[in-house]
Amino acid sequence: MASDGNESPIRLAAETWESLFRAQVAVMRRLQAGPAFRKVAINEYDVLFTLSRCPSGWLRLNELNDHVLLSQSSLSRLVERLEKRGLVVRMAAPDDGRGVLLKLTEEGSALQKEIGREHVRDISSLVGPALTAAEQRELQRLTEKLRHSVGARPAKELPGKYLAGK
Amino acid sequence: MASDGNESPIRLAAETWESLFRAQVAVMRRLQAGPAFRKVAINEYDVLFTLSRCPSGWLRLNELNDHVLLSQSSLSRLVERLEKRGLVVRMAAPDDGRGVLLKLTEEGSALQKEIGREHVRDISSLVGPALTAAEQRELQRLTEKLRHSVGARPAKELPGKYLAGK
DNA sequence: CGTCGATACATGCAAACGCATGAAAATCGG
DNA sequence: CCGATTTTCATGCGTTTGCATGTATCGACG
Repeated sequence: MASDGNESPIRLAAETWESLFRAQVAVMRRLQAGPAFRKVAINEYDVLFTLSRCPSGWLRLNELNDHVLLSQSSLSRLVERLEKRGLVVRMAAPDDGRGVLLKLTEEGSALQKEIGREHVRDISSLVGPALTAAEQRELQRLTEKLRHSVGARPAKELPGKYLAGK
Repeated sequence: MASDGNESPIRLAAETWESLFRAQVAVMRRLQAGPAFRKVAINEYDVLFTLSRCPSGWLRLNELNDHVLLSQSSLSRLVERLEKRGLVVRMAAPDDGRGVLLKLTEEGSALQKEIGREHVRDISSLVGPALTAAEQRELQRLTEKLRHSVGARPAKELPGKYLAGK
């Protein structure tokens, strides 16, 4: 009820985002309600997951911040809590005295794997029946393209002028 | 870097969601940083927007709750704040003594339109260059399909068994 | 080498959030 | 018609979040 085929590009982009956003909300609602997120909040799991995907095992706090939808200070405290729970360990960055490196502990890794398995099952039971394999691949392609175009780095500061003039 | 073409359907679904989620995070980051959300938080705007799209003008609080990624209590207080700021008005539902109806005030409607315009510009400057019109329409189609399959209603209670067995 | 701005992370504090619960109205079952 | 259950929204309370700021290090430049 909106893709007439010939509408303004601006409207089209807005409706595309609206649709993507609503779909994300709908899926996220179900996932959050699931049993997988009793032990860790979704943001916390996101951190554990990102760490688990990191090849070297160690990840800088600021890099982590690019992946997660959290302010720097909130991430700092979230990590603090994860450390207090024994799920991650902090370490001063060897090459940068300001930096902090993070790594999953054995326990953190185990918990991530455990929740990850549940999480993946939940997801596939939501996404699997909704779209064909080809559609899923296409959706993946399009969202990846969008994400890479938007870029991970939000250009930190520049309040109000990072958008092409006018 | 992951769509080999022949991977397990479970993995495919998980990666599709992962990709969708990351794209949403990346776009949302940029939008939140933009100048459009100085006056109202993103969740607050979402409420104003949803109300503006409501044909009758009036919307029940619980229906609103389906669209927004917030707990019932948080929405209740968010609306309370919006009312205190004169952006919406509450009214007891005529046919249901428990219910509360919401409507934008003149001021709320004006603010929604103002921010909406900015918001739409921001979005189109992010999404527009990223995907062709055809790709945007396809992305819209796929996300709508996903959303409708997932369904708006999370089936409130049933902790742990709303997922088809196994 | 000393100064100055930028970057990385931590922290004080007020605002916002979710969970558990409460009150009031609706609905269901005898 | 009445009591039990459910639904809808509000509220107390502890936790989490973001903004502003503080502290320390890095990098550039004279």
